[in-house]
Parts: sequence; C-alpha cells; structure tokens
Amino acid sequence: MQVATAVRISPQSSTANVRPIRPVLHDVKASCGTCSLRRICMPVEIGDPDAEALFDSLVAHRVRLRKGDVLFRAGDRFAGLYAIRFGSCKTVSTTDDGSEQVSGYHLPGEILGVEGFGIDTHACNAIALEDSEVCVLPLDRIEKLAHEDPAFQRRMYKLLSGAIVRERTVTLMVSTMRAEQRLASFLLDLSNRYQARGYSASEFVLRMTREEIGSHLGLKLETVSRLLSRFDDEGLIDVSGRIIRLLDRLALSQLVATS
Amino acid sequence: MQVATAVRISPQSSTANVRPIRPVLHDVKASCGTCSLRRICMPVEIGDPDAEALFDSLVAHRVRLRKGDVLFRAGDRFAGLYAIRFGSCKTVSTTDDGSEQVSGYHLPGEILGVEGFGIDTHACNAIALEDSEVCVLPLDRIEKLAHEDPAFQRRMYKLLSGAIVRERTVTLMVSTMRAEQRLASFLLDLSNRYQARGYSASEFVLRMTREEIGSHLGLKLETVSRLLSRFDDEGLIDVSGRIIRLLDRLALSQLVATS
DNA sequence: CGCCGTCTTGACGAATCTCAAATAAAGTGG
DNA sequence: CCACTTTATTTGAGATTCGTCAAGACGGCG
Repeated sequence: MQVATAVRISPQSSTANVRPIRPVLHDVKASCGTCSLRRICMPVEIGDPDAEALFDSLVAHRVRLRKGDVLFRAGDRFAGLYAIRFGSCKTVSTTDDGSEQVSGYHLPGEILGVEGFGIDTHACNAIALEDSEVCVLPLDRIEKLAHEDPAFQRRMYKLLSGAIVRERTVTLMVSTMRAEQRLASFLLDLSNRYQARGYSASEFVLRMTREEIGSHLGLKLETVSRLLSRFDDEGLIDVSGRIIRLLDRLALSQLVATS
Repeated sequence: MQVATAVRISPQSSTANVRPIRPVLHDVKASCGTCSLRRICMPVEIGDPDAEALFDSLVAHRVRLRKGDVLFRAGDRFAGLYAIRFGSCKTVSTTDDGSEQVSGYHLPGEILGVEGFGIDTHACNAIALEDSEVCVLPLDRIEKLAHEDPAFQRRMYKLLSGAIVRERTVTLMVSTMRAEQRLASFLLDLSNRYQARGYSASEFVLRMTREEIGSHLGLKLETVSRLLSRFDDEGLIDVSGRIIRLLDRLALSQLVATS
C-alpha cells in the first residue's frame, strides 16, 4: 500500500536536491466525528447520522510534520487529500520556466492537495511552516464515500469549485490592487480565518517570512517589510517581528476599498 | 423546469442594470458522439461504447449567443455547465469592493461555469465575444452520468482540478512576470490552443479589446497597445488591428523565459 | 559569544500607470 | 451607401509605484 511519506528538507535547500530524512508516520485512530474542526473542514449539509458514520471511515491516519517537512511535492503521485489538524502549511507552485510562488497559506481545518484531484500527480509542493499534524484522506475512501453519499459528493465538488473561486480572488487581488492594498487584504483575510477557527481575530503570528508573504502577494520582501513598518507607524497595526496585532480594522478595510 | 436564458446587454451598460432583451434558445438535437470537438471538450479515457452512449444524453440543447450576450451572471442559480461549440466567451470576475477582471478567454471546446459547481450560484459573468453557440450540460444529467460512470466522474474531477491549476498559473504569471513576458505568454498560449483546435497556430483574431486583454493580464490598455506595437517593430509579430500573426515564436518563447 | 538567516531602512532607477490628444475603426440611422 | 456618432487604438510626456542594490540591526541557536 502506498502511504504518504513526509520528508524533512534541510533549511538551506529550497526545493531542489531534497532527500527524505525522516518518514514521520503516526497511526492514531482518527475520526472526523469527534474533531473540533469538523465545521470548517468537512461540513455535511445535514446532520445525517448515516453520513456521520460514513465520515469516520474517511481519515486513514494522521501525519506529524516538523517545520520545513514536505507533505507532498509537485509530480508526486496523487494519493489523496490532506486536512490540517493543527499547525500551518504553505503550498508552492512552480512553472516550467523556473518561476516559483507561494500559492497558498493554509490553516487548521483546511484541505490540501485539491489541485491534484482527478489528475494523477500533485501540481505543487506542500511544506509545513511549523510543527503540524495533518489527517490523510486516501483517494479510494473519498471516491467510495462520494459514490455512496450524494451529500458528500456535492461537498467534494464544492471543495474544488471553492478553490477555483479563491484562486481567482487571489489573481484579481494581485493584478488589480496596489501593494498596500494587497497586504491589508492579506492581513484581514488571515484575521477572518483565524477568527473562524476560534482564535483571536486581532492578534496572530505570521508563520511565513517576509519573503514568503511577498511571494504570495506578488511583492518583494523589502516592500512587505516597508509596508508593515508604515502600517505600524500609522497606527493600523502593531508589528513585533512576526506577531501582528490589528489595531484599526476599519482603516485597513477602507485602504483595500480605495480605488 | 429552469432553463438557461441568454440575455443581450447593450454595449454601454457594462454589468449593472442589464435587462433581458432577447432570450435566445435553440433546441437542436445535440450529441457529443458526433461532435468534432469531443477530443478537446469531453475526452473519455477509453473508447468505451457504453460510455459513448451515456455521453449522448449529456447535452440538453444548444444556445445561440450574439456578441455581447450574457450566458450567465454572477449570482445566477447554477444550472449546469456550458461547452463552447463555436465562437468565444470571456468570463469576468468581480469582487465585493468593486474591482473587476477578465478571468478567462474561452475558445471552442472549453467548458464554462466550473467555478459554480457544487455551489448553488455562479461566481462570475460569462459573455460572448462574438456570435457563438454553446452546449448546455444540465447539472442533473452531469450528476447522473458521474454516478453511473466512474470514468466520467474522474473526468469531472479533472475538469475542476485542471481549472485550479490553470488559475494558479495565471496568478503566477501576473505576479512574477513583466508586462512584455505576460503578453508574449498570452499570445503563445492562444496560439497553442488554436492549434489544438485545428486552427492556424500562427495567425488568429483577438476577440477581446486591448482593455480586456490588459484586464486579463493585469495591465493597462495603453501598455498592451505599446507592447503589441513594439513586438511588431521588432519583427516578433505582425499586428493589423485585432489580427495577429506570429512571426518569431522562438523569440517570443525566449522572451518569456528570460528572468 | 559569534554565526547565519531574517528583517529594516535608505537611495536610486526602471517599469508601468496616468493623463492627454490625435487617429482609426466600428456601429447607427437616414 | 454615406455621414455621423461612438468606441477603440496609438503614441507621447510626465508621475508614481515598486524593485534593486546595499548596509546595518536584530535574534535565535550552536
């Protein structure tokens, strides 16, 4: 049986020349039914007890990741989806002509790997930004469940189309907004997502470097740094390294809205 | 029964305040089996005669669109997917804060509406760029076929995940490439897609205005115009209004590849 | 304590946008 | 089919935003 293997990459090597160091597998009995993130992760439309029973067969096991570990790599055989249980991951997309970009910043309850669904290989790299744990949802179980339960089937479609819409929003943001608007938008989005997960909406820790944030927003690290400093000066936020406190959400929203 | 109605919008009104003028419905008996675009549009992995029979039930009818007609609008109830039979469409995404972008330029054989799949409403507007005809694939037929035929199910997943990957590529292009690279990339992509459909790879007509192209690439119309002129001066392409002839693909490719 | 990766800040330059005006093309009604 | 209106395109000059290069500060870790 093909299992997901998480490999750790040494900090200096970015993507090329990585060797598997430590396959980390945890075989915790996992159940979505008792998971606190279920609302966010896999909400079934109706509280159907049958569906709930089906759900418990979805997660095969969990994988522990340490900061920098690679969950999957572009070109890897698509074996299933991954749900973040705690921690955070980034996904990095690469083009044939060498350019590279942080395409996503993923929080607990979010599903990774959707871009490989239906294709046989993953199209990006997923890397842990801190010590994390993910639930492994094997492809065959997903397909079985989808076939048996129309509600779950629809949930899968929703997952995929939602990813399309989110990608478009990112494109739109990157191509129509100025740097300050992109960053404000990024901070507000993070705030909302943390809040939805029960964390503080006004204070959180950025798990990405300035460079990674810049890559995600189509900016250079110096621009990100300068803007964070400026937002701080203007009293919009409070920056202490990677700890961010939002002081004036309204002003941030207005900044995004200004043409 | 809810059917797709194509409405025509007057040129001056862009998106807001549009009224249905002329619901155009054609009830041509349609079959994928005999369609010349099948390879591109709905390729089934194996030439399975059973699958082919199923396929013929997929298209309910076809709709004729005139230039400027709206196929569906953001917020419209999602009733199914649309396959372009001839002609071309653009999709326009809007954010709540008012910014708007041409998110796609769609050619014959391409499927529209995937971003609404699994959600109950469409998330963007689809507008005909010229007189066109699209096949209507109603949701219930898609779901039925997907449930009965695993190969078709996989095809659907592939369609959705492919859209995710394509969106990411666009984001990456917009956020990492310079204007000239984006435009060169756009022209080469169009050329490839026309070729795949049996049209000339070296000469084609742009169905979008400079402004729409700019919107799609995250550029202003003046920049698009200037660059087209420059490519023409440099002998890379020949521009006559919206007719484009690619003269030096290699140079265009190299332009895209240069860091 | 010193190294290394990360972050901050400044000065300068290049890419792209904005504004403006002229020209070309397309659509409209007689 | 033509004159007229509207829209689309081209091109220039100047302004602006953001990237580039560079130097130093900060902070975690061995």
